[in-house]
Amino acid sequence: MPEAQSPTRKRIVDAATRLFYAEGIGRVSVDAVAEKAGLTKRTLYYHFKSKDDLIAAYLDGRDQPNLKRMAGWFEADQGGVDSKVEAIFANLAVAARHPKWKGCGFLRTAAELASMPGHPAVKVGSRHKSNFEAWLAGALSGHGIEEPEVVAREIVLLIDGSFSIMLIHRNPDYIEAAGRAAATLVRARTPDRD
Amino acid sequence: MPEAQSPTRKRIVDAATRLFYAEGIGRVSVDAVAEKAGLTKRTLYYHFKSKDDLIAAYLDGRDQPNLKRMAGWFEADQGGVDSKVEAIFANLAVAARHPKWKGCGFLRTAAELASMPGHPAVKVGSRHKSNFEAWLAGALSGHGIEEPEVVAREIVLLIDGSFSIMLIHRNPDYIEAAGRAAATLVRARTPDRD
DNA sequence: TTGTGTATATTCACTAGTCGGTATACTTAG
DNA sequence: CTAAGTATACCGACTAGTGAATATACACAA
Repeated sequence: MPEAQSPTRKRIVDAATRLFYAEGIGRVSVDAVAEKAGLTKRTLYYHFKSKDDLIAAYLDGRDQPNLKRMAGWFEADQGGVDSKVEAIFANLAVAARHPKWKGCGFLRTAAELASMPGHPAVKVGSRHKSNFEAWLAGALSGHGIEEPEVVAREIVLLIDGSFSIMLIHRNPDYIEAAGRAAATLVRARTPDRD
Repeated sequence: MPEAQSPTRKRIVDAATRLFYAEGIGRVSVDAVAEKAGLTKRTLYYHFKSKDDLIAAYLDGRDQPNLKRMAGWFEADQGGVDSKVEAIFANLAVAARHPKWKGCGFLRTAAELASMPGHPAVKVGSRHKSNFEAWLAGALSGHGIEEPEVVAREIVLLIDGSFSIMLIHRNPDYIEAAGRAAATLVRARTPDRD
């Protein structure tokens, strides 16, 4: 029985993360992951019972880092809540300009697995996106927004729309347009206090 | 040299469309497409020089039908422009409840090809999405909206966000939330005329 | 200290099947 | 007779997953 915190397991997940994100889960073989991790495929299968298992572990490992990154951008901005929201998009647009940027790993994996809705990796993705939406709703409340859950969901839709459309057009202007739309929606739910 | 309008070619594209949309381009083999079309792989390769070529033809064939469908929903709604926009999302939500619905073929293909940004199929997808955005901007203008191109782009982001997030959560409520957000954004750019 | 048992961790070599693509030959219509 | 179109059969490369042997490390008894 392999250890859950084994350093070997971590090396495998690290290798899988790099390859799966760069090429997509369907274009990366288990052999390639094993080679990148510097061990044999049989060892990989000692630590993971299947490729599907490994894919789920890959996404699971991205949950917290992604959340922290987004939260960091929101909290670092010194403006009002509309500015804080727009800052998420501005930082996303910067990241999207990096040549290694390939969109959102959760969404791309879900797209590749569209014919297998119950796949464990899709469930991990669903949980991650729900976590983010819940965090955002919490972050919005306390800023005088009327229905923070509604606005959080609208922002989530704009973020994921940005991710998707970037893969088609490769034009970060769309992310900035989404940021302005998000700020508009925030203000639409913020009662004037004059 | 194969004919561009050959009925055999059409049969191949029809078979490819069904399989690629249902399973994703990476999970469908050329053999499977040939079998579904009722001919051999060699015949398929007489009409298409590669699988990549076939993928591009598949998406190219979806351009006009998709545009007409969206335009039909917009035009059929009898309300104001905000209601017409929301009608697109309402109809999308209905479609998304069908068990065979697997999201947007253009976006899913772009996600699968994220590591090959110049792929011909991605270009076809980019053109399609631009066509839709341009049509929408045109449809919005003449309804007293201040910057129809800006609003069209915001709506496009919400539509593609709906497609993506549906593949993760499989919950059409998100599409309806996107529709309400889109209507809000339309009204935010429609000056009061009282 | 030495020897033995045991659980964890790793390797090599392999299976059975699929992949995109093609060489060659046949059919059929003009 | 020719050329477009279709079929059979095949290629080498790659696929996920496995069987059997082995290396390593530590526990405990003599």
